[in-house]
Amino acid sequence: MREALTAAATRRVTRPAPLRQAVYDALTELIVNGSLKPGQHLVEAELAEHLGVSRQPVREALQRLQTDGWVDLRPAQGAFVHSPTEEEAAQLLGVRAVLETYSAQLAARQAKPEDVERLWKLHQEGVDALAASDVERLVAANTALHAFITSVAGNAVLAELIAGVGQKVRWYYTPIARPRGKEAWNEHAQLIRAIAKGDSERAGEVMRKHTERTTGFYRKQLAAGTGQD
Amino acid sequence: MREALTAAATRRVTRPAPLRQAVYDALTELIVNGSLKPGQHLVEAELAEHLGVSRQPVREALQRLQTDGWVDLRPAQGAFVHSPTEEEAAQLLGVRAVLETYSAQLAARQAKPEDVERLWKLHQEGVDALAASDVERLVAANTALHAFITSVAGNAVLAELIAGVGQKVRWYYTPIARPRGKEAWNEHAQLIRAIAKGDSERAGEVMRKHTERTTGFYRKQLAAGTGQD
DNA sequence: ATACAGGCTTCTGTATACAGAACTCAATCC
DNA sequence: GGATTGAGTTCTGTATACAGAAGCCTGTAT
Repeated sequence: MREALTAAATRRVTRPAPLRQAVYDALTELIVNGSLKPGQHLVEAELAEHLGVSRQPVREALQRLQTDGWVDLRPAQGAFVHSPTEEEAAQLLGVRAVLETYSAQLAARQAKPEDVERLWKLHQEGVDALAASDVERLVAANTALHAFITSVAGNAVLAELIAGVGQKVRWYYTPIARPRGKEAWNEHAQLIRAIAKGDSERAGEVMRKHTERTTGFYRKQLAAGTGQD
Repeated sequence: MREALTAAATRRVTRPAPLRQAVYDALTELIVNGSLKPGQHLVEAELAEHLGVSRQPVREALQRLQTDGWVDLRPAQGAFVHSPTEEEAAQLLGVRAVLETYSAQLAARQAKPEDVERLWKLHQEGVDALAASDVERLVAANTALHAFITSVAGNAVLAELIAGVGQKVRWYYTPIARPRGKEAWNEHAQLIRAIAKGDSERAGEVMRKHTERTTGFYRKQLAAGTGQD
């Protein structure tokens, strides 16, 4: 009976779910979707009342938001939504390129046949979204594909860094840039083929070129000042 | 008079210095130097009393320690000093190699003559420490050299990631590994020459080989189980 | 009219208080 | 004798209370 129970109840029935986590998620969401604008002063008491909790969990969430780079915590003044400079955005793109390249190299070494199969499925989803001109689905498919490659790479430290950098890149560029189109997904296909062959070097090279093109694509739109509307 | 004042008082006379920061520094120090052992349960009240503050700043410091990977915060149980696995250590080394390589490439592109001069000074310090067989000075010189290269690279995002990863690598390997000797500093010299010439590609390649050799060096000592005594 | 000074308000930083969950250990029942 | 269940204890998670600093506004003096 004991074995049966452990097999069935691998996870606790209820997860306590600390409030600070919920607050953290809520605030990142508000920052990413633009409800909280860069530079805005976040007053603890206001947030607390708005979210229906006390100041304590709000403070803890703000602490973490600072170390993750979403807000700046000025001593004795409080939290301000971080204002990314163009320079910082460029630096983020550079770092992301390096990390994604490494991720692709590792993935090519580690990928099992079922992983490759899954990659092609994700790729197809992206192509479909592209055909349907569904921007939201397209962005989601792109994120999912890159995230899966990272998970195949099997380096948790790397995965965490990529996740953090990637989210900030999206935060900064989503309001001003449309996603790349057909050529990006052709590059994805090349990448998957290299991974399938286990060709680490080529996978890295393809990913490097891919992220560099994406970087250039973003920069061009930023310079042109063309929003997505 | 006003300009004179603004020029003189660019910085506030007294910085409030939040307690949480002091607590954070104290705890990282205790973790890195081994006073707090991996897996150990950190009780908020104990730490608070020991440091002479209330639980609140301690909690805030623990939150940040978690996001920085020094402790694990189990819900409803509290903080435990993180126990790095061998796998995680290997992943850290891999990521560090990639980041340092990128750092060297950027540094080669950005370095000004006075930067190169400074690099040679730091190199000399390392060579001196090596000649004096002063392990502590040697480690410090190595850290200083790499840190300065990163600062020359001029990418703040990158610098922050390298700092975080590097500190954890040192935490994990310092107790079990001696620093590398003469050959490491010869490699440093090659690296500085490449940076001085502005040869980004070569600088990256030298750094990649350098970090890979360091990685192998650590792994060997780990496998042999030979401590530093 | 303008510049400075003083008080007032607001918000952060820190401390304390209380409720609930998890672990411990002992007593009880099979 | 061994497993189990229950009370007791400890610690976290959350809320509230209080002190001090920073900014703002007003009043006054030049």
